[in-house]
Amino acid sequence: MSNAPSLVWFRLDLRLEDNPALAAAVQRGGPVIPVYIYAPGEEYPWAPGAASDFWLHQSLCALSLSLKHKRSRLIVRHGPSLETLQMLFRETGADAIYWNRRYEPAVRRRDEAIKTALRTDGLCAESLNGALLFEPWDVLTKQGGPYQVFTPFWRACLAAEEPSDPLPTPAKLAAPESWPATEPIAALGLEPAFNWAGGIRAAWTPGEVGAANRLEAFLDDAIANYTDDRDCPAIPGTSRLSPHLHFGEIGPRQIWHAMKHALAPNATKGAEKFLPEIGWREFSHHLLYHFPQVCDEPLRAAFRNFPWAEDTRALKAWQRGQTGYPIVDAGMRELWTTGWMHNRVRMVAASFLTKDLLIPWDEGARWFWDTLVDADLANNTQGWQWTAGCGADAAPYFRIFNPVSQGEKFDPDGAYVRQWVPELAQLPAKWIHKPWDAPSAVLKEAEVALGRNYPHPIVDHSEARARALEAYKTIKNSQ
DNA sequence: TTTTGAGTTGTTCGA
DNA sequence: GTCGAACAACTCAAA
Repeated sequence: MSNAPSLVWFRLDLRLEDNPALAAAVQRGGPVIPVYIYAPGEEYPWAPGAASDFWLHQSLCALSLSLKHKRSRLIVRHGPSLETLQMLFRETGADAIYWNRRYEPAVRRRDEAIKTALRTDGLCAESLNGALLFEPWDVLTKQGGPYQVFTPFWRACLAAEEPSDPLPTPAKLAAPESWPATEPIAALGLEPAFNWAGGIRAAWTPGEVGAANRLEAFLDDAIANYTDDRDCPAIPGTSRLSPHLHFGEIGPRQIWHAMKHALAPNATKGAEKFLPEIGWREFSHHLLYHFPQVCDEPLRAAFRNFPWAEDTRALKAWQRGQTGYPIVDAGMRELWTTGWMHNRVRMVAASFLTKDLLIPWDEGARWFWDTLVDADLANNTQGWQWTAGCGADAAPYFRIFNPVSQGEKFDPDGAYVRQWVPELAQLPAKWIHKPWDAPSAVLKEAEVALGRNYPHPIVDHSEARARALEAYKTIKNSQ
């Protein structure tokens, strides 16, 4: 037991419950000083985007408030991280620091350097696992290497020792005799310069309480029908926990635990379907840890020579939801407005960019990085490479989503399109996913003038599909 | 070392 | 309208 204070360095673990770093500091016995250091440049070239910043601001406010309720505080500073921490050690007389691990390559390099430097200073510096059910180095093939296929990876996880139960929120956080200075959260400049984030604000409640409420709502309302509803973007049938998970407002152990104890009727079936989604998050982190180069280049080396197109106008049209394909445009506009897109539509929109338009997957990844509130380097990278077929899976070359049939299948009455593409709202369901085929009388009746208030399709899907198949043949030849 | 079976999420064509 | 087969070849993981 030490009476000197301990620092808890909050990063992507903005919660008090099931927070191993916080628990370790409490356990140590002395005063606890919670710290957040803003240093986005240290994550270059993947510093958080605008939507992430917006969320971070709200989440820091929420964390600060819950700490106040514990008669504690959140000490906020801006970077550089190491120098700031050393200064805090000097100011507070602390002799230990705890944080929860992150797995992004730049962050890992930084954290290792910080740990070494602080230990050289004679301090206790420990990192813990608050973000994953299974550490990337604990799940290995029989040969001792990393997995590159999801199914055997997840099987191995399920065969391993079950994740431990979540840690409780500490009952008490001992305050230091005097608090070090803090910057106001607003001084970090995370809030939008003008109010573009109203749609995000309306759609979400960042913070630990918001995360817990989302999980509860998912268990109460959606888990029982998860298997059927999760693919329909007009239905709130998915968990929508992704931004909360990214910022660590809730941890995977809490979700795992909740799924295992879900009581709603039919919850078991839904939970069985849902847990692999958490598994995909684990797998993405596993891949990013073992193959840190994937955020900037395809895992499959053959794709370095892929004949991508450069088409700024098409990229712009995609980003703005003006491709002329209603399901794609609806998704892109949902993203722009709310900072989030339904997963089914993410796949369709991503397939459209990489296959119909042949625009490089990393252009899409960059756009998502800036606009998603759940932008997460591991998940985003893995998702895009999976869609483009250049990632760690056996994506068949012929998997090219048809935006019309995907729309008709998963948004049969067009409710999703109507919500996000209001200029098509009056079209009958029969034509809403392919307005270019609608009789002119129908278009007129619905006040749709193609090329005037809604674009013609920027590419013809069947031609684009043929072109993509040709392009993907070059991969085969280059092996 | 070699072999074998399998690989999140699809589409289209033709019977 | 429905249904099953075809759509490359490759790589991974395990035996």
